[in-house]
Amino acid sequence: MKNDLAGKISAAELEVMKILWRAGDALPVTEIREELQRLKGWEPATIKTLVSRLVSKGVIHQEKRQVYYYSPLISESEYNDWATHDLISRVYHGSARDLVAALVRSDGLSKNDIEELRELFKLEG
Amino acid sequence: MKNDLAGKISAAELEVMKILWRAGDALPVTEIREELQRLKGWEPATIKTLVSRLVSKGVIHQEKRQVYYYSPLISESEYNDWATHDLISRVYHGSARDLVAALVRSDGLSKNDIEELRELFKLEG
DNA sequence: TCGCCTGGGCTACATATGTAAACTCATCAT
DNA sequence: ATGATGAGTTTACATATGTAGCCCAGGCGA
Repeated sequence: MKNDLAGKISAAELEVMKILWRAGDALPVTEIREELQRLKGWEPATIKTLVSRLVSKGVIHQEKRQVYYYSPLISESEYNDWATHDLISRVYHGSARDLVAALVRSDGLSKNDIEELRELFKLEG
Repeated sequence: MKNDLAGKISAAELEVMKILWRAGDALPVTEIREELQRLKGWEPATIKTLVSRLVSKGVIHQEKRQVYYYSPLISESEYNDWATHDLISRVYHGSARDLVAALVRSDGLSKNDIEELRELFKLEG
C-alpha cells in the first residue's frame, strides 16, 4: 500500500503537505491556512477540506490539543521519490536513465546544474 | 497554451498516445483498440472514449478516410518534457538538479545507468 | 436485397478533485 | 450570561477521469 501512497496526494493537497514538511513541526490549521492564504489565495474552507482529505487518506496525522495539530505521516523525500518513480513508469517506460537523458537534451539543466551533477556522479561512481 | 498541453493528458489517455507515437503512422481506431485490448484489457467502448477525448483536447488529429485515422499532434518527447517539467515544478520547486540528485540518492539509477549518464554529462559539459 | 456487424457519436455513472459554503458547538470577550 | 468568533464537520457542486453501454447508419456477406 505504500507504493500507491495511500491513495495518492492531489496537486492541491500537495501544497498542504509542503507547508507541513517545511514546518518540521505539527501545525494547527490556523497556520496552514495562513500560509496557503498568502501563497495561494485559497479560502479557509478550501484548506480545511484539503486537510480533512489528507487525514482520510492517512497521509497526515491529527493530534488533539486545545486545537488539532497536524503532522505528515510520510516524508517529503518519500513522496518525491514516489512521484518521480511514478513519472518514470508512466512516461519513461521505467527507465530512470531515459528521464535524465531527456532532461539533459531538453535544456532542463543549466550549465551550472550539469557541473554540479557531474560532481554528484563522481561521488556515486 | 502549449505549456498546459491543451488541457493535459490523463494517465489512461497517455496509453493511447503511446500507441500512436510508437506506430509513427496514422492509425484507425481498430488498431489502437487491438493494441490496448491486448496490453490493458480495456473494452472497445473505453478506448473510443479515450480517443474522442484526445481529439477534443486537440492533441490528436482525426483524418477521414474510409474510416477515421488518428495521429498525434504533439510528439512524445514534447509530452515527456512537459510531464517532466511539471513534476519538477510541482515537486522539486523548479529545480531539475534536485530531481536528478534525488534519483541518485534513492537508488533510482543502477551502477550502469550512472556510468552512462556520466558519459552523457561528459558530452554536455 | 436484407439483416448483421461495426465505426462513430452520444449517454451513463461512480469516483476524484478543486473549490467552497452551511451548520454546530465550544470558547472568549463584554 | 450572552452573543460573536472561530475550529471542526457536513454538504455542495462543477469538472475531470476511468470505465463502459446504447443507438444509428452504412458496408458486407447470405
